[in-house]
Amino acid sequence: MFQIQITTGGEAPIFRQIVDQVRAAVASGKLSVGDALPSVRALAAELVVNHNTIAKAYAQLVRDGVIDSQQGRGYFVARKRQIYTQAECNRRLASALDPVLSEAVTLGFSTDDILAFVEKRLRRYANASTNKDP
Amino acid sequence: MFQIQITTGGEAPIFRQIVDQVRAAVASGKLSVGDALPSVRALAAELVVNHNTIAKAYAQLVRDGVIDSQQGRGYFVARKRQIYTQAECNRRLASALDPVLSEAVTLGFSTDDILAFVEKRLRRYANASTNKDP
DNA sequence: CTTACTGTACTAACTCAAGCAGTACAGATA
DNA sequence: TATCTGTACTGCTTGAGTTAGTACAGTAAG
Repeated sequence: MFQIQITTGGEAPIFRQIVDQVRAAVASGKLSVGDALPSVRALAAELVVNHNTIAKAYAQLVRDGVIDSQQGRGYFVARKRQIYTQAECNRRLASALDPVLSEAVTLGFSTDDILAFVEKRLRRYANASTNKDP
Repeated sequence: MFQIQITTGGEAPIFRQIVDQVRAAVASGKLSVGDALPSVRALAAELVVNHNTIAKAYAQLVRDGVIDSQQGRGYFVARKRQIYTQAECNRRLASALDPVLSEAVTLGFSTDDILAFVEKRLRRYANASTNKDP
C-alpha cells in the first residue's frame, strides 16, 4: 500500500510534500509504471486538505513527466521518458544540489563524508522496479 | 572581491539567495575565517533591496554558525565550530538531500550518474582555504 | 567630543503564494 | 442512470516576504 503523510506548519507547503513523496515512491520502485495513484478527492479526504491542493501537486508531477492523467479515470505512473534536454536536466540538478552541498560543507561535513552520505542514501533507489510483489 | 547577485520574481526569496551565496563562498574558500562581509546597508544599497532583508539573511547565517556579528563593527566569517549535534547534522543533510535525489532519479539520472555529478560539484570545495591570495 | 559608520529593533503597509470552500462541467464506467 | 474520475473556475483568508521609515546603541576615526 502506498501511504502519504503530511505535516502542517513551519514545514514545506503541502503540495510540495506530496510531490516529493510521490517522486520518492516512483524513484524507489514503491510505485511502478502504470500504477494508479489515489484519486484527487480520496487523497484530499484522507489527508484532510482541499482537493485543489492535491490537484496542484498532481499537475506538477504531470508537468515533470512523472505521472499521466486520464480524464475520468485517474492518475497513473508514467512510462519514463525524456521531458527536458540533457542540458536542462544538468542545470536543474546543479541548481538543486549546490545549495545542499554548500550547507553540508558549512555544517562540517568533509567531501568524503558527503560522498559517502549520498551513496548511502542512493542505495534505496538501487533496485527500483525489482522490489515489487509479483 | 566578493560579489553577490540576486534575481527577483519566481526564484527563491532574496534573503535565501543571500544565505546560499554566502554559504557557498565560505564553503569554497572565497571567504576565509575573519573576513568581513559587506555591511547591511552597503549590501542593501548595492542590491537595491531593503536593509531589513539583508539583516534577515545575516541573522540566519549567524544562527547556523557561519558568521559572527559584532555590534558596531560588522559581520565576519566565523571560526568553524559545532553548532548542532552530529545526529542533527545528519538529519538536516538527509532532509535536504533526499528530495534532490528523488528528483534526480525521476529526471532519468542513474545512481552512478548522480554520484559522479556530486563528486564533480564537490571538487569546487576540495581546496577550500588554500586558494586565497596571501 | 563629534561625526559617521556599524548592528539591531521596532511599526506599518503592501504583494503574492498557499490553502480552503464551494460550485460546476466533462469523461469514464458499471 | 448513478457515481466515480479529472478539471476549472470564483471568492476568501492567512502568512511569508519585502519595503519604508524610524530609532537607538556600540565602534572607530577625525
